[in-house]
Amino acid sequence: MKDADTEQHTLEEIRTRFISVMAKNMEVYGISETVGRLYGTVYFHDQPMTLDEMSASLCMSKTSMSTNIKILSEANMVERVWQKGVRKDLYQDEDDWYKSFTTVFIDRWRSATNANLESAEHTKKELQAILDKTNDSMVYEKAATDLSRVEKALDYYAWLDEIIHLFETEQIFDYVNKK
Amino acid sequence: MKDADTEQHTLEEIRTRFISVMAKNMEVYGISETVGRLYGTVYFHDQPMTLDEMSASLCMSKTSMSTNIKILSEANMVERVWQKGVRKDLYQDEDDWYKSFTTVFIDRWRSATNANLESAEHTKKELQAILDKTNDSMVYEKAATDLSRVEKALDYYAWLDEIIHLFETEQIFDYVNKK
DNA sequence: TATTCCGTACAGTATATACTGTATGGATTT
DNA sequence: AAATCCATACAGTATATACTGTACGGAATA
Repeated sequence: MKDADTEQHTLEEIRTRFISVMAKNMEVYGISETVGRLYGTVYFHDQPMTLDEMSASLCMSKTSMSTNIKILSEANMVERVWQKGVRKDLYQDEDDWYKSFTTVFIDRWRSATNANLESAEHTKKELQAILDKTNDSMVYEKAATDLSRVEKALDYYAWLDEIIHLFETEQIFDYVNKK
Repeated sequence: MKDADTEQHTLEEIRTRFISVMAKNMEVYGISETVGRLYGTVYFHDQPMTLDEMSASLCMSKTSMSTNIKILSEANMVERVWQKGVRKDLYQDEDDWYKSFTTVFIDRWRSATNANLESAEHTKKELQAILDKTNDSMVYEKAATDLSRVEKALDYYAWLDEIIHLFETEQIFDYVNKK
């Protein structure tokens, strides 16, 4: 049988390893490993954490903690909480991971897809204008093929738009239930 | 009325602008802007392209074209094609964007989620082992709370797994039709 | 077989990103 | 009002990524 100190140490190791995997895979969300590790640290901490505690826990500068926690905060993955008598900022993890998924991830897709849609619509109009005006058959042909390519993109973006909508409206949970 | 040369030039500009937006937003797929721009170039090119043509078109080194086209190729966004009498490698865009979406994007999530699931399962077992063995109440409590956190993660990963499955099996198209 | 041509491995360089330490302004306490 | 404490802006440094040019091995041609 191990003694309590060794066990405590083992627990720490287990945590650290789990957090590392977690953090590494957060890159698919567009979240850097360091930021991911910070999230894991906060997630596994029993109480809300101060910047100094994060700094000590990760052996990284307080400045880094400040910038990284801001990223997590804007992604709604952590929230600042208040405790009486505590002057330092305190952060704890946002516990609805499904909600976080949307804010972190879907929001990114939303803005990208909107930009693409807008660009495609605009390009479509420009090409149609050329088709209307030109007398040159070569130009006409080029514009026509380009237009078909842009329209294909538009169709795809529209599909993506609907997918994103599925998550934004939480309709997705009708198809795949929260666990 | 513009003359044909000016119109051609305008067409070029329109293309370039559209491709730029496209490329920039491809970063949500985890594809760099340069690689995205290369894809756009190939997509809008009327014939399959050689590395030299890409190099000339983007004013970038052939080495870059080689590495970047490899990325696109592995993501199934372009394919190498053969033409009689042509010694150079020829690449053209993969026209099923919905399929590409899966290979580029969902595959990334698949491996990340699998890694997370595996890690969580493994951690769960380790913690349960400690719970079984320990005589220290402090250790027991810590392990128990960590376990509940890991289990929460497991639930979430299971949900993600189902989402990914939806795309892999193309069942998603029952809910959101291809355009 | 000798020559040419092609794609890419590799090493070096430039650019971008991540991280740190110091400085500062604002808030709280004394 | 003075002193203390806190988060963060900013500038500088280190690391990682992206890009280029050269060199080379293999395939096609002569």
